[in-house]
Amino acid sequence: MVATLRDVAVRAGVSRSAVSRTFTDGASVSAKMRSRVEKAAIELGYSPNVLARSLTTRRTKMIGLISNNFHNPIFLAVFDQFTRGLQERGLRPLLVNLSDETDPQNSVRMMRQYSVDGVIVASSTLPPGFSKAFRDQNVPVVHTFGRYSSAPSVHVVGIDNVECGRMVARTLIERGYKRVGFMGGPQSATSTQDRLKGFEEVLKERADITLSVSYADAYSFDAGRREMLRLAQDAPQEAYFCGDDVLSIGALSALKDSGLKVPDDVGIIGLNDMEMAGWENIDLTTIHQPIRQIVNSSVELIAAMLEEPDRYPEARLFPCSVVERGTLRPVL
Amino acid sequence: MVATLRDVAVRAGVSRSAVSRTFTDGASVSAKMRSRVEKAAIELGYSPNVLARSLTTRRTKMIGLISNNFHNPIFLAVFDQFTRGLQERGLRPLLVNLSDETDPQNSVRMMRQYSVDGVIVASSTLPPGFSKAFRDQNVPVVHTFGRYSSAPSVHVVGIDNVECGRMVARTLIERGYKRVGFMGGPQSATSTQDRLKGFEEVLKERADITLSVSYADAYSFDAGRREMLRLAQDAPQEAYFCGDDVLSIGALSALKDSGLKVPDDVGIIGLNDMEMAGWENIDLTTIHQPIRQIVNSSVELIAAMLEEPDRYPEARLFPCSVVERGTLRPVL
DNA sequence: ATTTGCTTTGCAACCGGTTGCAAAAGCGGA
DNA sequence: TCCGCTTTTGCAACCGGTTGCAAAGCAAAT
Repeated sequence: MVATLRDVAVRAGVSRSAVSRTFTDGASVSAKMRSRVEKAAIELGYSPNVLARSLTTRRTKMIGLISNNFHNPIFLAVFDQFTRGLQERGLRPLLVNLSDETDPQNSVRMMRQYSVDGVIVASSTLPPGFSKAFRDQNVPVVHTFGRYSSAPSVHVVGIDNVECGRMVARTLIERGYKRVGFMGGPQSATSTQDRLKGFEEVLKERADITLSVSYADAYSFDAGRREMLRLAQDAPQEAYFCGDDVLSIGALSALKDSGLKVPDDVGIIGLNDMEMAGWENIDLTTIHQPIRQIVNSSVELIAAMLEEPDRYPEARLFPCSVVERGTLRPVL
Repeated sequence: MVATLRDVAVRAGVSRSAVSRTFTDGASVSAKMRSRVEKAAIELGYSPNVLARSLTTRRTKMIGLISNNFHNPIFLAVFDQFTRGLQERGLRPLLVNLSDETDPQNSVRMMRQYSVDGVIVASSTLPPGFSKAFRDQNVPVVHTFGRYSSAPSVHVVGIDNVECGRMVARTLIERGYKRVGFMGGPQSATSTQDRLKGFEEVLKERADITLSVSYADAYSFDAGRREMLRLAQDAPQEAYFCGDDVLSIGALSALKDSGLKVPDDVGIIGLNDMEMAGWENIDLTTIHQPIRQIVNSSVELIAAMLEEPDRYPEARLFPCSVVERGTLRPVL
């Protein structure tokens, strides 16, 4: 059996409070008492039970890390960064895979049962109400990769997808493409809608440019490949803005099999700049999303909310940038 | 403030025990009492606090999920499968990223502070003593992707790396390769050592085959590419068994840049069969590791240990198989 | 109407900690 | 040595639950 506070108290011949105090920082204990207790604690291999402590302190130092995105390679980096960031602050991530269980209320209940101090929702493909459900129950929440809206009731950290769409449009224009395509991710994702919005907005100004729009049904290699095989059968556009890098790579594979050269016959630009995009045999031109900064900022924000739960909700948007590699033709 | 058991008791006009019993299955409560309590509970939006409960039941239903492998794409699938499997059984993963903090005692203490019911260590690149440290403190532990040893003191689930080495050797022999290379992962990893052992064992029987051995310093694209660039400068072997798929893809990239054709000039075989290996523009011949089965089995095993903590330690090894794609020449 | 035996209920102690409060101890100055 | 003030300590209640035990309730049997 593992040693408890009482065991230490007995062995050190002091009261239980004294032991408790030596392990709570900021509490009043004399040096003599402290060393006496610490000695006993070490001999017994004692360390305080965080969960029991949490009953009175109302702090578990656990943060719910909720996502439904266990397929996209960038999320490995996301989880890496989240766990490190949380750990550095003495917080522990309780991981929730939403893939099946989609009822927000269910998750809210679960997180409350475990008394997490806060929740990070990391996904762009969840219904907008999802993260709000936590807020409504007074659970501090940060929605990472969420959508920025003009009246956000919940903290959001991510990128400005509309602006990304514009940026891609300008990039394609610069390179003289006249017939361009949007091969988005799932149409229901807010990120898809926003990117298309910005993309169209800029292209509409140019009467000499035509735009065709289609969607892949998932953020997966296969979906991208399938959709591009279909597109390549008819007359393909000169360049495509793909929903993300994985879709782009699927598209590249399809183009190769269709006998089309990249970037000579068709140009491709992705989004995310996942590690793999830079691998020499892929060499994908794409939009860089500053994952590390986004995640770190999210961790900071949730940590800040633990101090100040009623903090006024804010949206933190990080700028993206074009990473020029080999799948678009050069600027004219 | 969220409703507690006492609030429900007061509202229903019954004792606290009665409320507790309605929420503990197997407890004796009359139908009348139950419905009365449930009514009050719903009205108050009450659900029991798992952590408080755990104080007396000594069950938190939390499982430590410990890994240092947040870089290899297969681990996204691993986490996906783990979280789903655990959730299905009502267990919650507390995620620990070992990347920095490497002292086993530290992790053991942390896991004990949070009273996890058990621990899953998922990595092949941890010192053998790591998982044992938990066992020694009576924390149920399963080491997934661990090394099978003849006297395991801890549950291990994974593959037989020695046998994988043999399998690859036979595969290369079948295809008539005479000068073969082993381009392993980090030399210190037990998986690397074991694979080499099996590989050598079979090749030694054949006097007409030569083997050259080298190691990449990490399981990464760059490390694989770097090492293969080096190898390709001298006289490269006819075929290489690479430490894993990521290294293989790095090697493929290096070979391409060195002007060597795959599989005509050099053959490559990887290990893992990660999703990407099957993508048409990679098309890597590799050894399939049955991730899903390994993970599910690990979850089953840890769940079983919760019932029976002193269960006799076992090693569960799953057979691998060659997945034939385009990076080795065909069988003679 | 009593007795018997089983089920249901409440009491009170406990799980492993924290904390407000008052008593005790320590300390410097008169 | 005594006083007054500050610091340290222990007591006891509490956090939100569970559970052994005995009393109460109930239905069937006598």
